[in-house]
Amino acid sequence: MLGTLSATNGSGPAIRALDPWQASDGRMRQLLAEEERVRLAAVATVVRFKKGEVIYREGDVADAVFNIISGVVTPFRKGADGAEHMVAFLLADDLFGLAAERRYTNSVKAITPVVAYRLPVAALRGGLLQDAQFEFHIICKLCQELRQVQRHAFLLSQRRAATRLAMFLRQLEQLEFARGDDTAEIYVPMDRSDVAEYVGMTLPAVSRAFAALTARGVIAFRNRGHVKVLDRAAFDKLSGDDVEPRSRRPRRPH
Amino acid sequence: MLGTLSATNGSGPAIRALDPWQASDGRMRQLLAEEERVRLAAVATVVRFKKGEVIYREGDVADAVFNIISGVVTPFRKGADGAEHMVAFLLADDLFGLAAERRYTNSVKAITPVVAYRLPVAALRGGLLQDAQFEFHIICKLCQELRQVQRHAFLLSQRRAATRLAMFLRQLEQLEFARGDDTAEIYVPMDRSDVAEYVGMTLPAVSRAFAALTARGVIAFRNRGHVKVLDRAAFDKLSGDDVEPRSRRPRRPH
DNA sequence: CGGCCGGTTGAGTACAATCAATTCTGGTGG
DNA sequence: CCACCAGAATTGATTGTACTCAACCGGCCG
Repeated sequence: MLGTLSATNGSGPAIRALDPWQASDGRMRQLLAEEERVRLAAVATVVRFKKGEVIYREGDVADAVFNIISGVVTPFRKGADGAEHMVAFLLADDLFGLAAERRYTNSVKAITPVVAYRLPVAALRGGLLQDAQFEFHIICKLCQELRQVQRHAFLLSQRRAATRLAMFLRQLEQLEFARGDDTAEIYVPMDRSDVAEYVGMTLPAVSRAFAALTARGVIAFRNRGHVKVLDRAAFDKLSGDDVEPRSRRPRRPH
Repeated sequence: MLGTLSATNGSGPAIRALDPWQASDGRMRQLLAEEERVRLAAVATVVRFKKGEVIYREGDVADAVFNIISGVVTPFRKGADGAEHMVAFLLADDLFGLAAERRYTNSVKAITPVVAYRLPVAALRGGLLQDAQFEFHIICKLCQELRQVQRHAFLLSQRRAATRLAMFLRQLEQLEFARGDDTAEIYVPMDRSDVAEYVGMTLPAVSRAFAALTARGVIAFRNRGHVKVLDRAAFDKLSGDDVEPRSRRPRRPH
């Protein structure tokens, strides 16, 4: 289930990602060797954050990178109109602390209780970033994040609300798969307003779009946070990662 | 000017980015040492693409990474409705060829004539990825790209067309600055439909929004592709990267 | 029991999408 | 040098979708 403990918990910082240039079954593997994790643990401290707590703010001096042990964390930015936009949802074995010019580029908050390793940048620069093997793993993870953000941007470029939500659900589903979790139903750990801020719509619009998908029999809610895909074909068509869009889907007569 | 040759042309592949954890003046520096560039040049071939040419397609086997020498390149994806969405605009000294599971994750095309280095992945894995210094530079560049894509996603989360365009122009402007080019006016090397696909609107909407900004005296066009910011305050407010949005901007009585 | 928070539903409006006509621009050949 | 053409860009009229504001529901906790 999303947001559970790291699969390889207890040994120290962990990173899971796909090797960009290695074919595999789509499951993310633990990249860090035991020895690397021990070395990282030596410079790391474990930190905890309450649900809703802001971990750092955009513009703060970036003196550390974080590695999530458990919980869900989201980077966010404030829009011109004051509305918050969520950049990503980060889970166990993910990294955060992206900086530019020695400043964090996003604010970050915990949307569940969070436990994480805190890795001072100074310590990393000191020695670990001389380790080619380790650095290669960081590169893999960054590529992973890059793809993730690109998918998010692609989602945001869609105009229909139902499409955005379907793509959002699909992302969650693929993430569960990549993490090796149960895929029978999709677990949505964040509340509606978090979803709204992620998919770039208002809360009522999210609600309506979910309702529409449910009414059309594409998905069904078991609980607040548990969705099941009923009509896989329709779902795939909406979320669009499939092939052959060659003919424009005819508009349904109102 | 955007799209010109690499500042350090001729020595081999080049990467420019900001070091995430180093304060600086905001100008991107050449990261690769002369020696690194020579080693890369040894495994690289120079390739050329015509304007509009597709360099590779999403899903192709990813056997190479590219480093732009000159021209503008854009990764793109096809939406559920067949519309293309542009993920980024890449210029000299940028990298492309992002992959997952040995497959490219985006299609890429040249929107101007392009010259680039082609670096076979096999060669990179063979030796260069054992070089910690080099890998650190790749990490810096990936962080840079990550920030860029996050900014793009943020742009796409905005609802007002004028805001999106202002943010888009601001990105171009900041890019020019970071590259050390003239900042007096903003150079827009892509046509309206490219802009539309990048900002997630239709071509007419882009046209109207530009017209609106012009009418309000915020910007002025000298040419097709040359914009000047006239009202910096209004421009900053729209593009929103500034502070204090504390009070909601009052709606103008229709 | 009552307030509160997260969520849904409803009516009206605003904004961009759409489809289509028209103008502008740059390039080409006479 | 100009007429012409084709593609790019603008403008216009209409429609649709999601935003806005607001009322309403249902569980949870005091």
